[in-house]
Amino acid sequence: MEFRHLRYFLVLAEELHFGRAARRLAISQPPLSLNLQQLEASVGARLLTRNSKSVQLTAAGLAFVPAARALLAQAAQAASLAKDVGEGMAGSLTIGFSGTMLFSGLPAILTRFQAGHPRLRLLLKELSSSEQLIELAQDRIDLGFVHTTRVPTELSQIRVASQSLVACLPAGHTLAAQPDLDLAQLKGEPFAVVSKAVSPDYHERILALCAESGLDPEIRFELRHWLSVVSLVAQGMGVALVPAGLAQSALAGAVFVPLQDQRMRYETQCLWKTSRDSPALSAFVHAVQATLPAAL
Amino acid sequence: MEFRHLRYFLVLAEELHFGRAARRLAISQPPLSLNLQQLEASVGARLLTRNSKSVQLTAAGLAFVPAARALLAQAAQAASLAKDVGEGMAGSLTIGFSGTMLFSGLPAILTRFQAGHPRLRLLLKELSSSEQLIELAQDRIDLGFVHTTRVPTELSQIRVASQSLVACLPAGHTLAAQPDLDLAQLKGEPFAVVSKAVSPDYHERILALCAESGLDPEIRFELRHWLSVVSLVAQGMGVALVPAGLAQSALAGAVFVPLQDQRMRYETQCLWKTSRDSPALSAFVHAVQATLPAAL
DNA sequence: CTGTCTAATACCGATTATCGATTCAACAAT
DNA sequence: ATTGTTGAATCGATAATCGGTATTAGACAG
Repeated sequence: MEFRHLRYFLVLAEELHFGRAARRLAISQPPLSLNLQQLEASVGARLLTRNSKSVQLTAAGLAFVPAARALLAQAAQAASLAKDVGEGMAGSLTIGFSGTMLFSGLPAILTRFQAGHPRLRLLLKELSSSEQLIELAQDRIDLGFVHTTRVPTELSQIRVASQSLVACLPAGHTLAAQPDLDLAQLKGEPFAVVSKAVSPDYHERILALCAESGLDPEIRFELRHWLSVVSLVAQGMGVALVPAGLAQSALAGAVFVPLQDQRMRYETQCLWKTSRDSPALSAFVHAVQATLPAAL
Repeated sequence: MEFRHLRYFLVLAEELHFGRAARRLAISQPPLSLNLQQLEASVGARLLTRNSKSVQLTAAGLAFVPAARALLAQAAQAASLAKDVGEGMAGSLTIGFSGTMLFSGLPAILTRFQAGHPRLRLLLKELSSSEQLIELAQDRIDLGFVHTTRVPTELSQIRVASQSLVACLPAGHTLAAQPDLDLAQLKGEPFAVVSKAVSPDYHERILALCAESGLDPEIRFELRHWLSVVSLVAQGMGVALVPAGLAQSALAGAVFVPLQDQRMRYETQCLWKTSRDSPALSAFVHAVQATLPAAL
């Protein structure tokens, strides 16, 4: 059975006349007769009763018409799907992200990209930066939004955000009304940080920054999520140094005050396996680059 | 796109090696390369990345694998369905029948046939004999079980049952205990018959039979269904002449007494359009003939 | 019985597929 | 570096297949 047979058969089933059908197919009548015979042989049933006066669909032919139509339609659809996947317009893309990305432009990137690629299914997985590195290596996510300085060489990266750190204080705190703060002013405050296991890299850098300012922070809380940090501060349990974007989290009871020392940046990288050949991936990377403010 | 391309592609997608795949396909390697190029051209996307060291599925290729599999499977299924329909082993058959056939062997015929043709869908429509003739003419039923003497010439027929008529009396009737009856004994009784509209042919013949026995029946009830006739008799409203098979209906309160005069037969024909070419139909007709008691 | 219409058959030419041989590229080993 | 090996692409020749023309066979109408 060949697709040609199906095309010929369907026209023939409409016309019920070999001459007319052949004309419509832009071939001559004898090959049409032959093709139908071949189709019937491969199917193992007569599809048309034909004598010199009339051509009629048999019961088998009648049953075969919708099947043939479906086959041709499905073939076209399969080709178009593969083409679209090849162009990154269909398929699926699994994206890892750390929770703070929800306040650092990820929603905007996603909605914008989805608008341009409506048939691409985006699967989002909230993961810590270190988890994302593992999943990237295992090809369990296509791309991740992480905060790390040590990027494995087999990964490509774009820096998508660079935020300053701000102090996060309870609303009633004596320093909450200040226009800005020096780190040293936080001496003696109980600190809340994201645990070393979740973000080892960052953990270290915060401590280094504090040490540099002559501050030996009392780390009383180690939490697994930035929003937990802010929530805890909002309830007056302590203070924290958090990425500026978290100010958007709008948790009642938390106040965000800029630091005078802006050297310490909280950076977000978009990472993916360089070797991974996925049109959807490159389309997404392209979209991410297009979304970047020029000033990075 | 050709089915050959799909077959080759699927093997290639399994082997990920042109030489091995070609060997499995019993062709040489160059045509396999060519065929894949053709497939890719018709799909409009690269399906495999290949260099001299490795062959890998692209995202498009990965998406195309299940589609190609489905196409091949569906083609095989379509062919097999058409073949089965061609052999009367699949498809559907619409059968008309008059209500009394439920007591004259139709259920037996159906269950027996269905057992041998499980994939054939039987659609049953209860219709009067005259309705069936119309539906047969319009090709709305494939075959009918009717009671008619006047069979149109374009229909073929088999006589599937010939029953005697019996008197149907209320259980309490004075004649109910008789071993048999003469028609004349029913003089003066209120008769229930099936209406002329439903079974004109039969209606006439009952009257003729009565007239011959010197009986001028008082027809008090004209009903649309034989079961209505028996029900009415069972409730003591009158008497009737009914096909012997109805004795099986087992309606409480009705008694069936044979007639001495057995000349009048109630016959059932199986009818179908001779011109209608349907393997399922001929299989069914064949089954009906096989079910017939030799003594008809 | 002839003329017309239609599908099947016979035969031929052109396109297309396949094969064997070769080439080209990427590694690995010396 | 150079050579050898492996695997896919390319080339040229041959074979299969497809479609075209001409013709045949069968059914009807006049």
